[in-house]
Amino acid sequence: MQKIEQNNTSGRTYGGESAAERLSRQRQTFMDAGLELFGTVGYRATTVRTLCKQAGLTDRYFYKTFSDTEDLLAAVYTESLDQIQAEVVAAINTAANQQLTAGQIDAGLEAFFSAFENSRMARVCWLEVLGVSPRIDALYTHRTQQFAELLLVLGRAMQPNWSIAEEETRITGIALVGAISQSALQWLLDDYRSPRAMLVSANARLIRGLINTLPH
Amino acid sequence: MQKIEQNNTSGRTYGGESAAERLSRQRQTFMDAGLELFGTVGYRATTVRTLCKQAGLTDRYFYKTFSDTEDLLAAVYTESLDQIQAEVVAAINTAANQQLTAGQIDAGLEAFFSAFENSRMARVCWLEVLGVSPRIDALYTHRTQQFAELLLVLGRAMQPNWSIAEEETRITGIALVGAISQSALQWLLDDYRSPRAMLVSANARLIRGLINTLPH
DNA sequence: TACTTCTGATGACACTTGTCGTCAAATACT
DNA sequence: AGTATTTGACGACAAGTGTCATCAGAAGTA
Repeated sequence: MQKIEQNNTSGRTYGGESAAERLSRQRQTFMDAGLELFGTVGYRATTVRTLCKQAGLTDRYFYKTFSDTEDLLAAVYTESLDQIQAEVVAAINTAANQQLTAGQIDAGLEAFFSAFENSRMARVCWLEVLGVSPRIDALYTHRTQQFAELLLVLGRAMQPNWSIAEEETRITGIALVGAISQSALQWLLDDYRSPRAMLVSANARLIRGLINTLPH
Repeated sequence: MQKIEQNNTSGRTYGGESAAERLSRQRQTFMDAGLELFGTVGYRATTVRTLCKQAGLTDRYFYKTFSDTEDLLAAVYTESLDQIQAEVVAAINTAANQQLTAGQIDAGLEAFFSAFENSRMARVCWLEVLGVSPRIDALYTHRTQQFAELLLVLGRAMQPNWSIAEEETRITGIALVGAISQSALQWLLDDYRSPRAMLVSANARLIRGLINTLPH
């Protein structure tokens, strides 16, 4: 009986790290390797072997934390988006003090495009994540809608008499996310040729235009 | 010597078809099979074997026309977009007679979303085509920009005093394509739950808003 | 009718991938 | 020091894939 418990939850310190520390370091190492490989050679060209080589660990540790390369992809994607979303929100909140609307929009977009100057993240979030499996598709849908909602909360705060029907509002938010994403994606595929400010102003114009269609 | 020529360009009629007819029928059969499989089980799950089974032909004929499954994907994608783009342009031109701007926008969007009620096409054009290879990425970029240009030609026709700088205009067009695409994609991933008219009006509002940011 | 081309089926090959097992060396605990 | 656990390296296995060769029979042609 004790033997079984030891087998399951042994957890000895090794190399100066506790079991939990080791596990979390390995996880992070694989996450880094995943972002690197998914973001360069791409998801479909990434195998467990190349991941392990990149991480400097063996497959045993990979399977200890992740069930699949797909599992790792989901984790990398989720973490990247979490990080970016946080940066955007922070930028908007910071700008909230200085000016009401235009400044916030610009600040949010600025933060967004800044974050995606990391080409690996951009690749993972818009290229690699699509069409992998129903599970990942669902995750993508969910995150897109979540981002759209964030935009709409901001929009409604800026324009109190928001007169669009509920469902059309939802779609509008998604469309906005699409506009921003697509410009960033083409920016990436075009090797970041245009200056960032131009992306910001093109998308800011779109948003201002939308808000102006409302009665004010 | 004659033997070699015969080997290369034999071209005998068989089953009532000339060589060219056979070849083009086979090509079309594989295109149909590709749209079906890429649009349902997805590109990465589609193999030469399953394609041949679906097409009712053998691999020899596949390799006679296509070098790769990737090659077939590019062909299916290109043909789908050609078709859809033609439908959109036709709808806009038809509507041009009755009313000036708003009607054209609605008609174009209506045609666009109608075409993408074909879920296979939608899947291929926005999910399967991304992140496959640099070649396909380039093709995607090219087609997106082409679509953006089409939008801009229309926009400039509608609003003669177009006062946005050249490069920002390009980006704006791409953003618009993204808005429209993303709403359609989420529509697909959401099993076409919303009525089509709602997608049309949400995107039409965005476009009208944009045009209104120009001096008039 | 003889001959050539086309077709479909089948099998084979080399290769990659996910996944698991083994084994000796390193490390920690008692 | 002795024992148990952790680690990295290596190999092995089945499954799936792209690709090609073969071969008997069908369909034209002279």
